[in-house]
Amino acid sequence: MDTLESRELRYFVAVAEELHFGRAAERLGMAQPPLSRAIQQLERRLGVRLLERNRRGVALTGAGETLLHEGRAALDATTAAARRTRRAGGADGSGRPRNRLVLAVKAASSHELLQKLLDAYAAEPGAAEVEVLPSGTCEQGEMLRDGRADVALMHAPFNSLAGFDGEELMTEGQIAVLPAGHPLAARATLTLAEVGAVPGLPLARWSRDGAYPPGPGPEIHDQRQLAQLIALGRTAAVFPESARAWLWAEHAAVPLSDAPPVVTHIAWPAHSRSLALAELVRTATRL
Amino acid sequence: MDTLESRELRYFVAVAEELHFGRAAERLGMAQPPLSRAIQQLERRLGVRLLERNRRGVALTGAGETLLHEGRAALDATTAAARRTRRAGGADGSGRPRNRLVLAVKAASSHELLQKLLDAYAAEPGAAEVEVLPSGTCEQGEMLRDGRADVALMHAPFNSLAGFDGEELMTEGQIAVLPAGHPLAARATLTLAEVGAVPGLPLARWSRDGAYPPGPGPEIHDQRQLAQLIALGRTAAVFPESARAWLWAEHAAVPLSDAPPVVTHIAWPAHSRSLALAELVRTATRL
DNA sequence: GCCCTGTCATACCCGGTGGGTATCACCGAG
DNA sequence: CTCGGTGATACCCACCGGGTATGACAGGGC
Repeated sequence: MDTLESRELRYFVAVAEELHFGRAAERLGMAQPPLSRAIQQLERRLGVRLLERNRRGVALTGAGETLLHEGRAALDATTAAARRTRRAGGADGSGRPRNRLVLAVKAASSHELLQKLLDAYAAEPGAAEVEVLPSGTCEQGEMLRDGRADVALMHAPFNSLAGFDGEELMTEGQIAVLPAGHPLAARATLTLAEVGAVPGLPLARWSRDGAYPPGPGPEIHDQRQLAQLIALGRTAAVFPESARAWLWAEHAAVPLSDAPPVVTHIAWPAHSRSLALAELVRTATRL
Repeated sequence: MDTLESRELRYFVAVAEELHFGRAAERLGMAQPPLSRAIQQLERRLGVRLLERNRRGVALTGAGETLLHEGRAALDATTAAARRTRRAGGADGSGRPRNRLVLAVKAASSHELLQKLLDAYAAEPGAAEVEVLPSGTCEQGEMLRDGRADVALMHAPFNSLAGFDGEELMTEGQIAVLPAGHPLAARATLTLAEVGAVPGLPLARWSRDGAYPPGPGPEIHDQRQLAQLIALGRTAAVFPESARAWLWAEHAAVPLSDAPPVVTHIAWPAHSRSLALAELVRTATRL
């Protein structure tokens, strides 16, 4: 009943993701035989079959599936422990153990709220240094989980808040951003269905960790590029209302009547006990 | 930047909890020198001072505090991975990988809701086997975290739901349970202040992991014992309304006007993906 | 049917390291 | 000053994690 070593978890996760011992071993920077042996030992120690070695490759058993999920979570927690400890120790070489918070924000999100928050917090006496970490489309959750960030601004329903503690900061509607001259731009409100089905104006597709959802619209990885394409009349997009701040003259914004409201939260790992974090949250809720 | 081994975390947590290398080593079943060396290696690898070795004992640095918190969480996640994997593999010796859910419930909580839930779920086609795990006063959270349980009935505001996903099931007021003949028992409602300040009738104190909060009331670890003491006119207690189900003739229940309502949730680890769990939750919310 | 290829498992060896014992250095209490 | 108790150091050994070479086995092409 001795507890799993994180090395074993790393090995198993690699194999379970690759479903191939050779590739997994390569990814781990080791040879295949010791990896095979390690997985066998793991299976023996757990008393459970994790992989189905069929002819030609490997498949996960039910137990393997759970170990993959749970093991990833455990590994995230472990690397989070290491990262946060390094940060708390001020391992920046400067010597002084500086109190620093890492705040993950969606790159494209509203600067207005963020600016207000940072200003208000910096004005607090004894405020910690806040490092703003821009994150990809929806990976704030991962960053909190694996310790790259201590706290995040997240946007329901896009980010899942499950597993985090949080406070609601702001609620806003959503708008369709269209080329200024487009017939629909004259409307007072639109519905999601209307925007999604405009002939000749397919909705843009954002990359989500490298891959794009299928669809006819152009592939977008940059807000400038999207703005340009909309201005040129090639695409349309749906945004929270705060996006109005960066619209061009060539853009038109029309409120969506049936889009779910976007709720901005400040969120943090539920077990956090940092004083600086509590102070930042208090500041945020008072805005 | 290699990731921490859980062995190192175990060692550090032991030392951080004992604040004494010798005792920690004993607890870990090893000798003291290798433990000292392991902690030194850990500090070197993290590039951070974790412990302040003063004359006479050891103290945690700031980084040490964070590693203690985060390390505990990581270790919990690791043992949870092991336990859930074992369970998913049906390592019960029977061979068949049985689908089983472990449901943690406060021992003293209402049987009514639980009974309905179990009956309703058992009637579902393809329902998994549900093992009901009685848990101490407030440790359902720990049980979810370290994998002893998959899902729990929790009672806000007593249990913290932080870090879990959950659905609200039931809300109820609280009542004061008094000896039947007591003058206050005739009142239509009471306030917390009134119940807390009755001369000669101190509120009972429940044990919380072995220790009791300070106060004049008797120390309670068993609901029967409490019922007896109330019946004897020696103490009083505050309970959710569902406690009426087990009151004796010698008891009187008076609603509390200012006590916060007790909300029963069904809660589970946020990253859970189990189908059986989803089914149980769906059943619960439909009650 | 053949062999070849790709896969994971086995056999065997070696070096690093985790752990043990003995001991030291230090400090506070008496 | 000595003594008890702390954590650190020195040194040694055995275990095991990792490497290389090879085997077993199943499909697929011919």
